[in-house]
Amino acid sequence: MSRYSAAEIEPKWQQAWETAGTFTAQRDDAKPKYYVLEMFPYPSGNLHIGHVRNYTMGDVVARYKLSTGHALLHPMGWDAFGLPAENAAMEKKIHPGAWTYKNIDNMKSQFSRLGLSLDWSREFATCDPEYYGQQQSMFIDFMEKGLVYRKNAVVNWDPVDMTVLANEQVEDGKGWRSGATVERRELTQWFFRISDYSEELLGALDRLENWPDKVRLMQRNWIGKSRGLQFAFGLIDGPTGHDRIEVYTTRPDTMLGASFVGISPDHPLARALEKDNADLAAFNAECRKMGTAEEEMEKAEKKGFDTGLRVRHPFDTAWELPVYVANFILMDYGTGAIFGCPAHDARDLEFARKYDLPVVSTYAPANDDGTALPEDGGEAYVPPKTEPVIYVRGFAGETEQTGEAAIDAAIAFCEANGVGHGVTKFRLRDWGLSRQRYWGCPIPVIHCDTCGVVPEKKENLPVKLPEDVTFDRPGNPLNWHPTWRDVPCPSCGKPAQRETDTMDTFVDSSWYYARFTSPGAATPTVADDAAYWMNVDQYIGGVEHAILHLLYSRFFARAMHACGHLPESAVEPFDALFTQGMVTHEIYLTRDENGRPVYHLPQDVTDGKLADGTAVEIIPSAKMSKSKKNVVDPVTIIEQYGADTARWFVLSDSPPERDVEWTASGAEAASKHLARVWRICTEAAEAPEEGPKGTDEALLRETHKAIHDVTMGIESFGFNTSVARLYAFTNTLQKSQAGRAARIAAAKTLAQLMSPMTPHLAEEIWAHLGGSGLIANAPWPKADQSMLVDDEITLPIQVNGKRRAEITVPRDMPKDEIEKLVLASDAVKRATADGAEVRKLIVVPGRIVNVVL
RNA sequence: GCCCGAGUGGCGGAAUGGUAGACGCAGGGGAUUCAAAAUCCCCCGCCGCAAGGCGUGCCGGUUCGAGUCCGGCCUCGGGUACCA
Repeated sequence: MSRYSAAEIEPKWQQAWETAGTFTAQRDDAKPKYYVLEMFPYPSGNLHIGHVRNYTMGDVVARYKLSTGHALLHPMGWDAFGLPAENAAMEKKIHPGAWTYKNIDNMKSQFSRLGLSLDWSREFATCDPEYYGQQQSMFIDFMEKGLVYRKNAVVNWDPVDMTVLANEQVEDGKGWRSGATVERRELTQWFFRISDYSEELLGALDRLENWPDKVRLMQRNWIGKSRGLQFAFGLIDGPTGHDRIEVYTTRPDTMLGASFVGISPDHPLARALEKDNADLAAFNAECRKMGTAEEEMEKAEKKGFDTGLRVRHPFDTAWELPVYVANFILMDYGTGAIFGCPAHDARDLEFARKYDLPVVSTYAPANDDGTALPEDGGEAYVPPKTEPVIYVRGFAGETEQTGEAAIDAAIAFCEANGVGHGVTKFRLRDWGLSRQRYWGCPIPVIHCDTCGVVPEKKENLPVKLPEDVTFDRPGNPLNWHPTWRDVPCPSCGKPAQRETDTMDTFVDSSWYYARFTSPGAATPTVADDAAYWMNVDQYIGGVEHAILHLLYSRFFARAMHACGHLPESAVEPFDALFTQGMVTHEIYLTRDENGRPVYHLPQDVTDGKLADGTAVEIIPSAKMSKSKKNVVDPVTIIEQYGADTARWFVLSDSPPERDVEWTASGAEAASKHLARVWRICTEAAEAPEEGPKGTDEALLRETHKAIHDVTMGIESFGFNTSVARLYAFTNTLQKSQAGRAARIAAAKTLAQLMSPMTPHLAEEIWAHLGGSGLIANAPWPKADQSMLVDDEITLPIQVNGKRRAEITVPRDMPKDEIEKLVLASDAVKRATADGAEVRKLIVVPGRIVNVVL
């Protein structure tokens, strides 16, 4: 074959790997194991280019680790429960399961064309009853360990569709389908006690050295450990049963700056008061119309309602403060009540100015720079807690001290004087896992009038979702299925009802990595296999999962360990994490008659217009998402150029951790380059027996430098720099005059170095040049350190930090000789021609020389 | 709002505090060809005839030396607990 034809060679090598079982995971105690995992995809129907990027990166790591002598586990599955399937069911009258499995089929065939080193024998979907049945079994174990409980929590309620909405389904406070104003509604829901592990999950972050710092920082902030004071304000003439308001504050040092007390509209006191106060009831009702999203809450205009009640300041019973119900205080946080200190909190200041409440600084900058104080119309003064400030209204500790010291002193003072006590709190809340939806893992419990909440017997698992459901009305079909709910109580046998809530899909994705170690087993995991394969050595996925998915997985692994499903060593399931950037794209939309957006696929938009000539609005690049339709289809690229080109293309140019804006140009260039590599490598076999003197040696040195650089790039996730280095090495090989044997050797090494990225082309070159066996199994080349250093180096000469010249010297030339050469150089002579003196001469060996005048 | 990132030629980007722009794309010029495709060679940050000057989002600082470190901003992206 003279021309490189992806269409011919790619299926051939994919078949060869499959026949040889190259990527079938095999335990081998003689080898170190390596478990590489990319976050499994939601089966939306089509691979998009972001998937190609993600899975190609994982594949590079996997193939590289296989070549370096590891027993490899590289599995794939499907995160298959979730909302889009139910939306499809409503829109297209297709069962969510049928839709999902059809999508899986389609995506799997797209996957197979990419030539990924996946062990498909371990594949599963989270919607397989075999998988979710094991999940139900663990849920029951968690119940027994006290890791699960029920409590009331608020949801977004669509009063027209009579259904619960996801935050994403609420647009500007309205239900996305009905357009009705969304209300908050309380439901009894299931929770995991993740907050019991707050301290543990926080502390263990320090040991995750191979995780990105930014992810650890985000998790640390999310868990949000704080030390503060919990104390009570005495309530004057409150309703029966309400004589005090408990508040929690992280800034007890500002207690003398208190200006009001705020309580949540859902606070028991607010609920008690609204019974006799129609205006307050109306205000609270208005607050409850807000969605449940934190973002919405924080951005909304701060509003309060003066209850007319007063509380006494604990330091001075003559000092009274007003009590407001405020829309920005959540019942779920702390005690559902705060004291406002407007001088040192932007939100409280906004509130105080709106309701004309006092603003009193408790501390001021140590160095008065003339900035207006909050009481004089300035901004709230909120310096870092580590910065010393002057306490103008302090009551504990030094006059000048840091916030940290003042907080400690304030807590000690308050405790000594019987005003509350110091408490450590966490921002992390328990994990609400109930979903009022069909397409999820059923929660395996039964509600019995006599016995209460009873877990299903394990021998009856899985509790399967009924197939015969329809989606012609909104809400959860499990609620109105004629027979599914009705079961005898597992405990007393009397008629009872199944729980109709299903589990959050984050539960499904919190343990799939463990299931991959023994996917067919009759228990969630098998101790032996889990011990061998866990942990995931390299986990790869989008940074958008930095908090929730990764934190939930860390909790789940601990809970599984508590129930004997994972060894202690696997409580941190991901040894190393890499968060790749997203592939972004512009969003195209038009508006319907109600002004609501209608999104369009990139392939339907040409020059800013639809086929019928309608102009589209263009929103700048954002994360590709199915709902916004800004997705790019990689199949057309594979069909036109082949998988290797698609793979090469997504690895080139952009650094893996950075977002990349997809543009169609460039695939052509990648394709040309691969054809060129093929040509250069095959031509090596036709080179003259011997080249000019020294050319073999020179090529060998370049080969070893390439091995070193490309390997470093792969190991540090610098795939784009590895690719750049491979371009350079290809150029070197092309220009080399070396003899046949040397060129063949270099070409084979080039093929090996490219094999994790363009595996089909690499196999073809390897076979053509007489390599033995599959290149996938060939041991990774090793760089000879002695080949990496040159005898001569070039040193730039700077004058006052600006480069003026350079000199080439032997690598080991002593410093004083370099100095002599530099001082004698034309550049320095020119610079000192006006009589300037050399004040300093800095020689950084092997790096640079700086002449300071 | 709050938390976390990112910002370098026309474009994607490279650069342990040490020659800013490697490598590639696009563009320009040339070779080959009857012509084209394919391929190969050369040029390519900005201003300037040149000498030289200016340049890594903006302002300031540390340093012999800053894209890189520190402080303050701006813009864009992610997360914000029911999208996955």
